[in-house]
Amino acid sequence: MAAKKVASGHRYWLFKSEPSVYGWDQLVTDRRTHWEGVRNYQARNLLRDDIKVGDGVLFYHSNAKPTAVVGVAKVVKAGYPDHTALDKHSKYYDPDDSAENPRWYMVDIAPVRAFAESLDREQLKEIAALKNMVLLQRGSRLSVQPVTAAEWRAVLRLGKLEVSW
DNA sequence: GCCAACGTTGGC
DNA sequence: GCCAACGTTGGC
Repeated sequence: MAAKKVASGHRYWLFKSEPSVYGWDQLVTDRRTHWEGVRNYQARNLLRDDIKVGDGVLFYHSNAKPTAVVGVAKVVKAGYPDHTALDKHSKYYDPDDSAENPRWYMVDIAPVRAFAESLDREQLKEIAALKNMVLLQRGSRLSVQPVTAAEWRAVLRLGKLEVSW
């Protein structure tokens, strides 16, 4: 018998952002944002094909002190072409992109809840359930990455956050 | 600031 | 198609 596909369950992701570029506070202020500027094919494929409305997002501050998961967001719009790739004045401009055949994609996310205390990378590394988390693997640089349901639960539990999904 | 890891580019 | 050079990411 073929394995059943998960029919309707939402999936979970982790988005990295440098707080000096776009931090959690900015997301809260904006109430919603386009996740533009991803220029990596693996991440692009996730944005284009796999990330759906209602999915959960762990918001992670990279290149920060400390590096940490700071809040939970949700996907409010699934993948669509990243128009900044066509904008000559954008730092994300890609001269090889075209409207007819978009190369880069983005989704929209909105904040749900901040953690009362941010969950530092050091702290996450101590959690057995997070041992295989993509974020914590050596050399892992993917800025949009999958999070398993078990990891999601472990992170929310660590942050003492109850979010009905 | 250093540097390991990884992705991309381009010569051949 | 190989692979060296280069650029970027991001933890430390």
